[in-house]
Amino acid sequence: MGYDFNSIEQKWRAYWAKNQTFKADNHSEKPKYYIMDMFPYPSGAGLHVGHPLGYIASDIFARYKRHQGFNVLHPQGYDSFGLPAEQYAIQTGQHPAKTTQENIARYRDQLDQMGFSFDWSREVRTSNPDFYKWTQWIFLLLFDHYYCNDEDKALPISHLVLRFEKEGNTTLNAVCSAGIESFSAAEWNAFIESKKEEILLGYRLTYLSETEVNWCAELGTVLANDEIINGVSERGGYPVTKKKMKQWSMRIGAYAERLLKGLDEIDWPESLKEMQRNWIGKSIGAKVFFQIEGHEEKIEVFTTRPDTLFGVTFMTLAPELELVQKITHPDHKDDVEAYISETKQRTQRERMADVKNSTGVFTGSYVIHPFDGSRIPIWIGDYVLADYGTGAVMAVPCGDQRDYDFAKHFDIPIKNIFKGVSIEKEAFTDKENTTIDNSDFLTGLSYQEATDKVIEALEEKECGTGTINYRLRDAIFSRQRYWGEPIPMYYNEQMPQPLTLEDLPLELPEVENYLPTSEGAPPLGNAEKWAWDTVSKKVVVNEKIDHQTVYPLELNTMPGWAGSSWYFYRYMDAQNSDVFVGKQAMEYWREVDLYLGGSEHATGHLLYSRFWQKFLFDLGIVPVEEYAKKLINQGMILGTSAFIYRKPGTKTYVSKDLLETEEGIEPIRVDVNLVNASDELDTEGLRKWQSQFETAEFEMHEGVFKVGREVEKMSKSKYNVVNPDEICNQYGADTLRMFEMFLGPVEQAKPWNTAGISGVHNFLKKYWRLFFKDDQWIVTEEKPGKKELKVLHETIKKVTTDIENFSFNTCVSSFMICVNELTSLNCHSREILSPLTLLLSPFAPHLAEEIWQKLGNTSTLINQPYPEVNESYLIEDSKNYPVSFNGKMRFTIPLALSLEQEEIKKAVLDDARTAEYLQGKAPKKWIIVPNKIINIVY
RNA sequence: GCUCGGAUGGUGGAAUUGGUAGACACGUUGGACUUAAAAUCCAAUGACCAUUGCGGUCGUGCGGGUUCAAGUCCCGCUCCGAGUACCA
Repeated sequence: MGYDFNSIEQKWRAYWAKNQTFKADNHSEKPKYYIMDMFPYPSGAGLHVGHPLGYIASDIFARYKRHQGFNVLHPQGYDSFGLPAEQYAIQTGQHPAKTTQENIARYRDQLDQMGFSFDWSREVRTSNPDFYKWTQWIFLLLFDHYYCNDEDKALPISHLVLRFEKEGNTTLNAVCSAGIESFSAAEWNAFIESKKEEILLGYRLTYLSETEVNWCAELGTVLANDEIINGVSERGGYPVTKKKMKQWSMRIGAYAERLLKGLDEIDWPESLKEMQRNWIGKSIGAKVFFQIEGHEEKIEVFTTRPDTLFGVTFMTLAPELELVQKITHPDHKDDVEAYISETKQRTQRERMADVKNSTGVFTGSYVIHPFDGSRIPIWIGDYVLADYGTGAVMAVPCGDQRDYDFAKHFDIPIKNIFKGVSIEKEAFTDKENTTIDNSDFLTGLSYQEATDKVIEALEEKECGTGTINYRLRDAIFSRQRYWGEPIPMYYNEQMPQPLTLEDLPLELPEVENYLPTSEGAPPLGNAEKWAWDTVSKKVVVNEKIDHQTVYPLELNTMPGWAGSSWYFYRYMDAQNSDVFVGKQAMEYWREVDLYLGGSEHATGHLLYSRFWQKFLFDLGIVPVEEYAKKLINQGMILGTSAFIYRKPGTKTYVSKDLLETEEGIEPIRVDVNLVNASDELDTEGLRKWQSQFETAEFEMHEGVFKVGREVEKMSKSKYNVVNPDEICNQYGADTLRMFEMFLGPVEQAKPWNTAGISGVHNFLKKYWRLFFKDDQWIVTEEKPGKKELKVLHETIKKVTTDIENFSFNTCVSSFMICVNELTSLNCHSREILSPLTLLLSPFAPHLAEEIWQKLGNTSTLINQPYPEVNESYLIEDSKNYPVSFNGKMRFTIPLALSLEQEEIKKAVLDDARTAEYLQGKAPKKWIIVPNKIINIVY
């Protein structure tokens, strides 16, 4: 019979489910530990072996922490709003909720199969109204707050109103949209209500504005910057163009500095923090105002090199800038307009593809240099981006390569302001080795001195100021989709009005059709009369509208990242219908201690969630400013695709061994499940797999047909998916768990290779044989010897430090060594095997639990105290010291550890081999590293 | 282009942070047990030379350097991966 993993695993899964073994309590004397995985999107394809990698690692750690005496919160849920279910609905008419429900059921089955210790009583689903009620609530809070720079936190809009009534906005230091004019208290009080609301909207942390957005016509929706890869949509790879639309945005820019600073306080991977730093993109420089000749307006530019102010030979404005219309000289109007409409036609992709070529046009106008009074021509060019900085640059061709290329292309003069540097071929951009020349009062200064001096001068003349700019842009929050959280807003005379917490959740309306309406409104527009009655405080669907009190609701929904920006709090108190999280639960759990997930979320979810956290912290709703103390990125498990090679125009396929040149040969992907561990293809299976292969001819090599291999992302369309269910059936969940850990470091990407699994499976069988021989229980009550105890305690020590360091691959190795040694020592002592079982339980929980019970324990081992290392068993009394001469290892010599250095020297000198190497020379120097090495320099 | 990671046997990967490189596994080869197979166990396995001697030489992407001692530290390259990109 031996190790019957199937029945063991079934038994314990059922036991854990029945007894709710992993339910975490919100009240406990024990210290808490909150460990969480990034929750999955339940896709229709189910899980492949790559998905559970992180869950296995976190589960091992969670189980380990329980043994360490912690009250562990280890929840799981589903990020269940998303595009695939909606697209399936468009194709088939099946409601996304139904698709999602079915997919979740399949995910749950698969997850359960692997023996995860999740507390399912806390499961969350972002698409459930009792969950998204609180997502909507946070949206309302954002709408009701603005960001005060003086207090450096979010404050209620009501404070702002009071302030406007008293002193207008002239003394206010708050984050707001561009183009808000200043007004006095008297002016404010005289504004009509709608004007006031419009102004307030410019301060709210979530606000409605006419924005230029990334529009994807194929998907019928707006995309965020991080949803676009190389100018095409991340999903589907469709072209993306710019389009102006009224959109909800999140003022994440208000938190740029705090998001940056917060990174220093959290234990996240350095590479991921670096990605966030780059994404936030802080740059220090100056704003400079240039007076336009013959106009009231000034052009405001941002520059990181104010020291090069005397090298300016032209200005460049982004073509989208409204100012362009005003200042264009009549003689150049046609050129400018032609250029603007031309740039509008170009997609983002085309624009990026042609980075090398400078395009632009002269406006016919000039600005005046603030210091030397010279006339500087104003150009427009699409290398200047409208939404970064001020959308205008002062072009210094001698110090910036793009300005240089532009100047060369249009024959604009280039002025050299750097001492001893040639700018014949390219711009000089090395600011560290700069001496400014030819620049009036800046001549002779270094970059830093000149920068300080020019900012001082600019401020004095009131035509500039030192400033900081961020690349981070406000996040667009509207999606023209059905399957997302409805935005809890209705419209009165074009102005958005919020619902209140009591009105929530605002549930999705039923629609017949999930596509945008024929008028181009989002899919929610398909609902008949989806509107809000302000009197009954209810959604009005399909009823007569009383125009006095009923207003249309917002038709856009929230993006995918809304629910995931706060879900970790809901786990703390998932069933609470009264509040977001109960006070007691919040105080007890506070924050996530360890968060596991992929680095692909670095500039999306992991940034947005930090932003919401800081906002909720400002309001006193959450107790900490960073929600995840420590984060680990697990690497992806990749697939190994299999290829066969077809001779062009035939049905003949050639074995990899016979393939001499790939020229003219068509590689075709085949299902990896038709290939064995030696890369041999099951040709009969292939014929049955797809009709195109039914009549295929195979050119074998020595009787076998071999495939080519390539490592790629695991995906259904590449036929390289390995299913965890099958691995579990064949080898058991415990083997799968240990094998995924054994594959390599958790953080690293690595290809799946089923062939290696036998090593781990054999280990578990060997472990089983420590307890059973021919189905007979062979554990003895004998006292273990010194050797056995040493093996055990070495293993405890090694495994414990490796778990703490998240080095699970070496843990598995340590277990293997331990079991091999115990086997060769023929050790079956309870005193050794009992703690070893405990040690193994996080990795192979089903097997460990079974053995634990067989050992006569009545309670499960989930909360059993972790075995401690007894160092005294590890101390040796002698050791083989390697002896080397001038660093070259020659021989080893056994010595007692208690020897002093002088005694060691003597023992080594007494050895005949030493004499041979020294040959009469006296040692010049001894290097004796305790417990390690003896090196004699001669 | 910029930023951050990597590069160790046929393969996945170890190496106490400067101290016997290649742990542990896969694979391969040979052997034991079997009528046979499966399963299990044992041995060998970086390369080259010597293998009736227990040994020697070279070896962590490449070229230098520091050190008694370098996979590990320093300088200069090459290649691969990830992120980002007219960011002024």
